[in-house]
Amino acid sequence: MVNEAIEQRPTRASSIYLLLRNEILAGKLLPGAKLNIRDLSKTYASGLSPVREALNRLSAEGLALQADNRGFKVQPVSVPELADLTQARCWVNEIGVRESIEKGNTDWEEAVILSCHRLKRTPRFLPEQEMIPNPKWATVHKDFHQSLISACGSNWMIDTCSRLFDAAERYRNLARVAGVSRSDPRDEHQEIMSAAVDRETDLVIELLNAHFMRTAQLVQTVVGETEENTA
Amino acid sequence: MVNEAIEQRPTRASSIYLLLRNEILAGKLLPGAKLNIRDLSKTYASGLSPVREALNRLSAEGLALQADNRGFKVQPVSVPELADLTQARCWVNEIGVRESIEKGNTDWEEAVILSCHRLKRTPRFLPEQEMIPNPKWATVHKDFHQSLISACGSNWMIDTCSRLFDAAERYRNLARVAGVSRSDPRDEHQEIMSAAVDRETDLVIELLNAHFMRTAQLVQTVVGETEENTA
DNA sequence: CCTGGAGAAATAATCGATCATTTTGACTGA
DNA sequence: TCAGTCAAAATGATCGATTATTTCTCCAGG
Repeated sequence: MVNEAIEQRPTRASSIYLLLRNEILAGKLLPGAKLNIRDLSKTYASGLSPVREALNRLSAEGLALQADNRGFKVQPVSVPELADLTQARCWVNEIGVRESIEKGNTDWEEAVILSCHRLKRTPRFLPEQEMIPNPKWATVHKDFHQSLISACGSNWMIDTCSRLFDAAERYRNLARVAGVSRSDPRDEHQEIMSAAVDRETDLVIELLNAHFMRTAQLVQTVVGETEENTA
Repeated sequence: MVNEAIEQRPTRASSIYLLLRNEILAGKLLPGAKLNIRDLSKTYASGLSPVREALNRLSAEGLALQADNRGFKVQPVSVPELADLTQARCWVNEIGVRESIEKGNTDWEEAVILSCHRLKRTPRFLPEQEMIPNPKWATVHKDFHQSLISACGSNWMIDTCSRLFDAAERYRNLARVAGVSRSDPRDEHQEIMSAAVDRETDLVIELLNAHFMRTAQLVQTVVGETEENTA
């Protein structure tokens, strides 16, 4: 067999899952919006089954909500949940960072520096259209945050942070779609990176918590409105 | 409309999901075992779709593993992952308990006491057959552990602990199925409860970590063997 | 004896028809 | 006007046939 590098063609269900996931995280599909199976299957030019499988995965993941015999909708948002989520992020990332600083070797340091560099030089919006966010930025932004905790020594911990990050990213994007955006957080990331490689544990945690909370504060004002369309 | 309390009949997919979930957590379906869709649909007397939807949920949840075009199998286990998981449990529960002790009112205290009482008086095995574990025990055991962190103030945190608990429970049950079982942890739970209502933060955490690690230690010896059948 | 490959069998994924449930909307009588 | 009722329409869930892919089996050539 020569086909070692044969790329596994993803199933329709997997493709649709990824597309829907992106739409939800990007805030294009609004919280509470009905996810009509027939409509979606037309949109994605597929049968019903792959769409249903994708939706089942999304609701197991918490990005959609299923009510038996009543179909699926996009997971609603709320101000209390945002606070709840932010709190959890602060707590869990604190441990991850603390342990990473304690255990991380130079590979870890370099990963942090590298991902911060990539984040800094990736434009936040697409060059031509000023309002369309650069999808690369989302990736490198997450990579940076995950790099901070990557040496903590527990994949379960890393997965948990990843989940929390995604949930928070949806809130962030919903705020952006609604017109609220924060000043460039590039400097904050830079500061966090510096403190991390300098192993200034308490400082990193202080900066990181402030980073999370500042975003949450900003998003909060917008969520109240979005929340109403949720019923 | 008079039907306020109308009980939502679960869909086939949801029923099968719950049944499979229990089988996996109980260790009846072994790690790495193939989950053949036609076989399962015969077992549960249903069509293919509900089974596939159930499996999609389970793999999104991490209890099964999907490979596109190659179907599903039960999530494998490994000694490193058990260590990883135990570490995460210690860390996350520590925060949950710390915050609960700080913020919990008397309602919280009473919930802890009550769930510990229920745990104490629930027999671990069914009365007649000595070897079949009592499904009630699993429920009240989880309830007790969740009660400890229930006042932490973040549902995301509580969900995270719940996930971690379930993953650990599978390891525990796999060990039991393989013949390894630990001495009655009833006393440990009692101690933890006492320390919690006495607000002895550091002691609770010490006892809880020891509780998690003792179980992991025991399970570890068995997992190595199960691990091999995983390929 | 081993390797590779063609074809057969098994299994997974998808489709669209069908069945079940919920939602909508028009109608009725207080 | 407003519940309440019932049928129609819309939507969700399920089924089994069909299609796509992988896995198995057996045989030829080295």
